[in-house]
Amino acid sequence: MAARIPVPESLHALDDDIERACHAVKGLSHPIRLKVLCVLGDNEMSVNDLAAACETSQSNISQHLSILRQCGILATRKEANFVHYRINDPRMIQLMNLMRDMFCTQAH
Amino acid sequence: MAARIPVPESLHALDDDIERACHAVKGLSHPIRLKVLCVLGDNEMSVNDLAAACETSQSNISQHLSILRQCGILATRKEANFVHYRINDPRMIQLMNLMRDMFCTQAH
DNA sequence: ATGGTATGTTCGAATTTTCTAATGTTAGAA
DNA sequence: TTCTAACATTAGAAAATTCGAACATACCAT
Repeated sequence: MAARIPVPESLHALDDDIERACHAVKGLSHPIRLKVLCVLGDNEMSVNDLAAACETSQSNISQHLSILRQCGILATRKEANFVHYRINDPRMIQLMNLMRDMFCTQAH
Repeated sequence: MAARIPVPESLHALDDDIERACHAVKGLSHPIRLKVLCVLGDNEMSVNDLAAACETSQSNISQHLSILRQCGILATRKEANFVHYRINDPRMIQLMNLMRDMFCTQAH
């Protein structure tokens, strides 16, 4: 067997960061949630509009939006009985742009 | 009810890209798999070393590495009875760097 | 107040993911 | 060949995710 080299402390310091990052990544790891971020871009949209754009039910989109909110990815603004969603963290938009470069065949 | 505006074709064109992106994102959405990419950086590592760094069993790390391979995130090089893993796509390293900026409290 | 529209929440079933334990396979060493 | 180390695969139980259906809430209009 190879010599058992202890894991350096500096790697353990990573674990909290990794948990945090993983929480956010899990927020993105569903086609509907990914599409929400794509259609949102840097605009605002109501729940019904997002449901239509993602072609799913109101209940379903609401549950996914709840997850994205909990991850701190989306923020909301209430106006009358509408709720407008937008991407909260500008770095998240940057991340979406990079992913667009990586995975989109053409510019959208 | 709000007027039902049909979903533009240009958004449907996104769906394939989204499926592809989602597949990759799911590859990242586990603490162990995220840590694999962190400790790998732009180096190569054997399965046993990765298991030690991630503090999990050989079987477990092997299954996670298999997922990362299937997503096209990792590539392998075989040498004797060792298998060395490395990050395949340079854009994935770029993405990890951005996530490091977003989620890490200090530089690692 | 009453009704309707927009949104959120809860529940339970179906599906997917994850882990451990056991078993295979490959290649070097003795 | 036989043994052992490195890695992969399989199976099944446990846990997490997802979705539709039903219900709850908030707000505006009449």
